[in-house]
Amino acid sequence: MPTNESLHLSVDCVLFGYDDDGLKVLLINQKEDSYRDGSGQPMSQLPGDLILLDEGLHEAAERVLYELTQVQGVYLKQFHAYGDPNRVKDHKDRSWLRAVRTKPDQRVITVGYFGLVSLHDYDPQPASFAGGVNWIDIGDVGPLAFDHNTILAGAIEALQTQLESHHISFELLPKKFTLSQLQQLYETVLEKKFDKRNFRKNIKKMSHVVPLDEKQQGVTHKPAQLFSFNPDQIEHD
Amino acid sequence: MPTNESLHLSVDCVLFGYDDDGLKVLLINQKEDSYRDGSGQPMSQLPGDLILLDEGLHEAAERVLYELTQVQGVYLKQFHAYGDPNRVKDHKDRSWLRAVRTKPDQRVITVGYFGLVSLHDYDPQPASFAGGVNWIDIGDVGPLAFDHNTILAGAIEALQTQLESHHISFELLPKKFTLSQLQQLYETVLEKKFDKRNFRKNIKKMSHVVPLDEKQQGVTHKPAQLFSFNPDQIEHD
DNA sequence: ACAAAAGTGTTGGAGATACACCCATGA
DNA sequence: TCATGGGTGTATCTCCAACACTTTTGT
Repeated sequence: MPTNESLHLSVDCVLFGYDDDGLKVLLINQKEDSYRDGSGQPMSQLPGDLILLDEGLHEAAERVLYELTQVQGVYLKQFHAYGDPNRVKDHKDRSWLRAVRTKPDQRVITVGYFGLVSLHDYDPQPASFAGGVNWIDIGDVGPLAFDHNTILAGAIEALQTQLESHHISFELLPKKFTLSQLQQLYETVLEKKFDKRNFRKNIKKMSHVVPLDEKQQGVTHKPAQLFSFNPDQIEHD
Repeated sequence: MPTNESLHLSVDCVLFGYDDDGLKVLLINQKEDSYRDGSGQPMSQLPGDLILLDEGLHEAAERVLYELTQVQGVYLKQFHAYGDPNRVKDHKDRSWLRAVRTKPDQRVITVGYFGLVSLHDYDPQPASFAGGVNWIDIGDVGPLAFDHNTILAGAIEALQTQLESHHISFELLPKKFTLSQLQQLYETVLEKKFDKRNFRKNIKKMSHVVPLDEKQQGVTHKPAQLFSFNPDQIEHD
């Protein structure tokens, strides 16, 4: 009967944020100088860490995200488990692992979660022991630690699927938003253009998008009607 | 920095099979007499086991399925990880765990895979050390070990999603099948009825469903045209 | 008055749905 | 000849895509 004496399980969180400038992902840097890629750049990675023995996976994802970035109260959804036996064995990752893990050679399986926030409402802060937390434009993400580029790609796919099927956009926008902002969000995430009038027709069918008695201010053109999401009418699964 | 000294990781396989009688799932029984539910019935479970230290998750799923049921060459797809800290702590599961595991109290996280086969082409056999392997009608599944009822429910949902979006039906039917059989399969899995003529119109659009120069034989009515899937034209992801 | 984005309806085509009868076979 | 499931076409409707001009504000 097969057995395994010990392996480690972690969660990695892919937190997406959006502003008028595009879709971003939250990456962290480690403090350790030694952790750099081939060209001497500090190595970035997704916020993630080993789970504790007595916590659930979802719980772990929330805790890890909070500990590393101070972000909490975010809708997190599991999308895939990554378990290649060599996923933490790459040379570039060794020295950092040796610095922070008691058993750096241990195999680690990780479960990926993704989440959505509005860049307007959240201001992530690095944990005391972390080097830095940054929003990186999806298009500008370089080589990441471990297999985090793969995980990120999986998360983007999951995000697109979710947005199309469940219209999970509300977390990505500020509490008040215009329909143009909403449309830009869809266009950015799904990487395609929509017709303005048709897009608005579809939005009007969504009962969870409600118009406010309020208009945009201080813009140099006709001010747009503001909308918000009604969280009551959204099913999260 | 959080750490965990040891926990276990397993894979569980939800293998679906189909015949004219309906959709089935492959369950195994343990040999141990002691493993029975409250009413004295032998406890069934999904084929699953701990992963080995040097194998990938997908690889593990294929191995475990083969070792426990002799089934191999099946399309397996990961759908969810289950990590509730108490998922193997239920009283009903204790005695069996004590019998087969060196560390029965260890927390176990499991990754679920589902697969599809035609009941006509596969004949699962219990592993030497297992008690039995049975196809159970989806509607007749009783209480299973651990959280396997939850995992099964997750797998059914994943199967439905896949069938709708990727038309992954080919593995569930025999190599040669009639359009009525295909329609019954869709109706069973998706739990809704289709109009015969409209259904056939849609099938004709699928280039991977090809008519054969062959008809049904020995039936007491007009013999149906036989079709088969052209595996070349199918993308598995 | 001009620039800049907001806002608004109609039409045509494609695709989905609804529906009923004849056909080939074995008993 | 009868019972059984196999096989076929058309009319309608709904949904989606395409498309252009007027409005409101700030400068």
